[in-house]
Amino acid sequence: MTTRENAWGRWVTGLASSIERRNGVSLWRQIADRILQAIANGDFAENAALPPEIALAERYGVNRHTVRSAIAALVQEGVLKAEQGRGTFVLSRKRLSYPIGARTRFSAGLQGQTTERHIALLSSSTEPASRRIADALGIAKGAAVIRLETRGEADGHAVSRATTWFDAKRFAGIEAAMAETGSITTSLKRFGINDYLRQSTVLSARHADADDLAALDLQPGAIVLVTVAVNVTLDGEPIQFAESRFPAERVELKLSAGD
Amino acid sequence: MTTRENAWGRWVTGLASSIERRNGVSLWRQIADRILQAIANGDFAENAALPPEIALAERYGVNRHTVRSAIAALVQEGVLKAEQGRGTFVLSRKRLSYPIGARTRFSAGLQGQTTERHIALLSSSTEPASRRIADALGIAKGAAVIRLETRGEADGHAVSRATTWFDAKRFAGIEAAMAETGSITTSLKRFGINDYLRQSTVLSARHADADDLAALDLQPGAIVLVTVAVNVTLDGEPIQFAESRFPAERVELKLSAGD
DNA sequence: TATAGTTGTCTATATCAATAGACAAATTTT
DNA sequence: AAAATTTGTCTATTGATATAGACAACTATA
Repeated sequence: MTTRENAWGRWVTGLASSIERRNGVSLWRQIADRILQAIANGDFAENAALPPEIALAERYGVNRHTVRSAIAALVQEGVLKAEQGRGTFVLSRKRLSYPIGARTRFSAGLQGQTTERHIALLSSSTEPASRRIADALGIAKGAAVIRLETRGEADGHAVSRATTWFDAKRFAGIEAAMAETGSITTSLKRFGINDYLRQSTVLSARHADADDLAALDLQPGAIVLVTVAVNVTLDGEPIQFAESRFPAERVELKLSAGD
Repeated sequence: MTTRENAWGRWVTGLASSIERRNGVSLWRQIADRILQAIANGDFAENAALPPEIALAERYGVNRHTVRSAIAALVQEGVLKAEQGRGTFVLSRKRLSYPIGARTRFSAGLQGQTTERHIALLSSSTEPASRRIADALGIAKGAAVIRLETRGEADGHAVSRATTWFDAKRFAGIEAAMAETGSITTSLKRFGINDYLRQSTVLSARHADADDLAALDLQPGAIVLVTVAVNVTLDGEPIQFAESRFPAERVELKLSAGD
């Protein structure tokens, strides 16, 4: 932690801070990240004005134009709105908090936080199972698996992008059911699976790739949270292997204690 | 997902791919990320040679010198080793898998994966509680809290960087105990707390800031996984508020099902 | 011992990122 | 109405990023 003002009664963020140069990440992107973070953190109320550009430039130790680049990116992203002569204002404040645990479901997860939510099936295909997927699903490497590319949406915003694999023999035609119902849980019921659990979840993070950028409507350079999960029946039979990507700037994952 | 070769029997990664330009993230940093990802994914065995620079340049659609910049960063990071005339080789392959759940502890978490592990106390201070911390700890805003800056280490590598807050009244002197024992669990026992649970954990991700870069020995532009957690006694009394940062390239978080 | 393949170094050039300063345009405050 | 504040636009300059090509240095193999 850099030496910071910490006199009693002073303003304390509780978060570390400072900007790095010649890193491979441009200053304006770093500052955009920081502003997003501050907004998600509640440092600025909704509809509140950001500090003026000159003040931000001073705070981050950069030129005003650099701050302007950061703001321009966030304006294009729909997070901020700049008005000449008045100031720059916060449009959307909160990150969605996405529960994750043994009984994680997409729709159940966001209850109360959003009004509309569903999963869109982007594409489907059949392919041979890689080692990784075969092991997870307990089938032979090279056996046919159905691959679904989906996007989760809430209130018109894309909040997740997932790639899911099923054993093609056991779940033949699940892509049609998925396209029809828009729900994996409902689709699985057609195959006699009324309940399932998340056996394991592994979390990581990385820069979003081109496909995720497009599907999630992100600015290049954005970070995605990645979960790799195996779902199993109550008997422990693996049924689904999935890699989901969440935009870190819009979504946080909340671990539910017991569930 | 971009249109990709998917003929039966062909090589299929199961992961998306492609490089974005003028994003705020330099090409060499993106490529370094991708190579790290591929290594963590097991695409390259330990000690195996990477494809030659020209092949990588072609695969990613960039100049050979750009690939060289990415490799140079990974060499400095200790992930790769380049040998003139021979090739570039993978040194460390695996990411640590860090269990996280109701009973997450630092040392218990990495059992079996590493030989040596401990927490180093970097600094401590007393400050007034911000709204966020006060709410989490159930104390008044502005009340004194003890703040600990720590670094988790395993096998000589920094694997986590945390900022922890305790109620200063209830846990006066905990920084001394922490410095002495090198363990939060042990320190808490001195205050009569023999067991505690993780009440909530919220996960997010962002670019590492300057302090985390230094403490975790990361290259600028690296991504950190962030967990914000509240620990409570078995009676539900909140005792600890913590924000931990994990280098995404070295650590993944594994959700333990029941625990 | 050649030859091919690979990493290392150098020069040159074009574009992006960042700084600097000046001033216009719009809004709010005095 | 005037002044102060704030965002918007323009020009100019510097350094980092990326491309391009040539060749040296080193290793492994035919």
